[in-house]
Amino acid sequence: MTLASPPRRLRKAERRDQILLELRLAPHVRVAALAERFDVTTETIRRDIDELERAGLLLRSFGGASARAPGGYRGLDERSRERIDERRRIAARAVQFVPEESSLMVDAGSTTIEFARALAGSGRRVTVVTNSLQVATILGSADGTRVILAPGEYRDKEAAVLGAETCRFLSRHNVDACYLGAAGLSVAGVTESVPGFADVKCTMLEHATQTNFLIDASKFDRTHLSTVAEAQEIGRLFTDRAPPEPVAARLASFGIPVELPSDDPV
Amino acid sequence: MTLASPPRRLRKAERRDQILLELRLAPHVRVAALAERFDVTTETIRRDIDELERAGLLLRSFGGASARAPGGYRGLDERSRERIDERRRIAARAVQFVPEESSLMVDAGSTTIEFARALAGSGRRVTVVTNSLQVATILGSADGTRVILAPGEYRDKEAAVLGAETCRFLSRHNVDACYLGAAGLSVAGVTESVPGFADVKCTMLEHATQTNFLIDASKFDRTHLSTVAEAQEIGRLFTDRAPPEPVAARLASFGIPVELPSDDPV
DNA sequence: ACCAAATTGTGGGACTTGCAACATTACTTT
DNA sequence: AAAGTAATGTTGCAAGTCCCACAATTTGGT
Repeated sequence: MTLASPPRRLRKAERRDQILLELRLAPHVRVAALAERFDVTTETIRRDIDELERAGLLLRSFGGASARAPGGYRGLDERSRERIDERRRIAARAVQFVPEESSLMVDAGSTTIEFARALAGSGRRVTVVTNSLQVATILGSADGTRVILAPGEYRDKEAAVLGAETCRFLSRHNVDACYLGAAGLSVAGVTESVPGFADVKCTMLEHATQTNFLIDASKFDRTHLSTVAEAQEIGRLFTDRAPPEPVAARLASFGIPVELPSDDPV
Repeated sequence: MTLASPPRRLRKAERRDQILLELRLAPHVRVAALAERFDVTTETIRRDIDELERAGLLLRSFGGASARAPGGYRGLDERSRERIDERRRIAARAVQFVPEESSLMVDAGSTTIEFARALAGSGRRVTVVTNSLQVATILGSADGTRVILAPGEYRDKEAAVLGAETCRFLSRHNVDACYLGAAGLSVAGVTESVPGFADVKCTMLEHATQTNFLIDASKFDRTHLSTVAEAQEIGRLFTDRAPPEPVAARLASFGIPVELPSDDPV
């Protein structure tokens, strides 16, 4: 043989792509349905799914396959599951601060997705401006909620848009409050690793009367490339644990309220 | 009795909520796993899932249930009986007309979703402007494809945005070609039932050099509320069967090319 | 406490899926 | 063209699932 590199058969790769494409629209596909669609045996589909699962591109289930958690969380499934519980409690707390008939901006992120879910479940009638496709679809299915999606360059990894068009659009809107996530909270303030998303957050901050951050404890003492907001620019912080000392003191010096989850079970 | 209101059993509702909660974390849950977790029979879980599906809160699948797909997208199973084959062949034909390095506008609809799917599979490097979240997510996963999402009011049913903002944004862009679906094609031209979507299509038409329509034969001789384009405004028509006589003659009189699927099986 | 209705459990037959070993076909390489 | 390898199809069986009808249980109202 020439090399250890395995030659690729077109058919197989094509099928594989189509399966993944289908899973972008539907959360679950059945082996039998795929077999019928491609006119191959269920065994072939099973082998495809096996392979794709080994590559970490989907999840097997009895009789079919399901999409990985869409958009944001790429981390280990177990870990993000644990965090979700904390995020949900943070989100539940934050929703209590959202008045009826108010207008919000919500950015993209795993915590803000939980916020969107909690908000959708609360039944509040609000108008939400967002750059996150997931936030839009979640809140879009809630009755009485108006969702305005921002334009921009689509980023597949986060299922969100960003860029100059995004910021320009957001600049033309003004809302009562914004609810933002972040990758890091430290004495340097709120920071973000992807500059494009930092720009979006900054723009939202500038056009919201109240500025809320939803940041779980795993982000404490982490500083990333782009600064979103310095400590004094934080309007209110929703988190699941009191920040560590250098940060807590700095927040307190500016009189920034820190809201922890209520003790009520969900 | 006090009222005709049916009394609610706590147990059942609680289980139901837990199932939906679980479905937020994982895209798919199994009947057997749920039965074990709640210590009930699989039959009970099955009945719960049946009920939840009737309420439109989740989708059944063999052996379990999966989260509801956004945008009213129907999975392979239910879709397989419909005109999906025709749409796919139309889409495959249309993709052959897309040159490398070109810029496109694509609107929302079941046929244009298939077009996006075929385009993503073709590996062409293109820039796509769209108001459809599904088109964006499909093409966003394709290497070398740049996706620009338009802003606007989010419509959950179609998983797309529309409105004045959408059209204003589209008006600021100019592309080589647009690929549009439609609800009807008759002697009145191309028509659409939802005015908001008709506006979006019109705007795309105005800002594209080439104007392509993807319309399957089931839309022939159907006229809806809003006119998108009169016959002479159609640049090229992709369909799966020759249009019926009054329409065909009118198209021919303007010299409009009608492309049918190639005979090659995909 | 009683009754009626709703909920849940049980069992069996039909169907679907998963798995593995083996046969067949398709594609590459020399 | 022949050989070799990857991909796919076939078959049989074990296990899982679905659905139905009916029984047992729980719940809510009087």
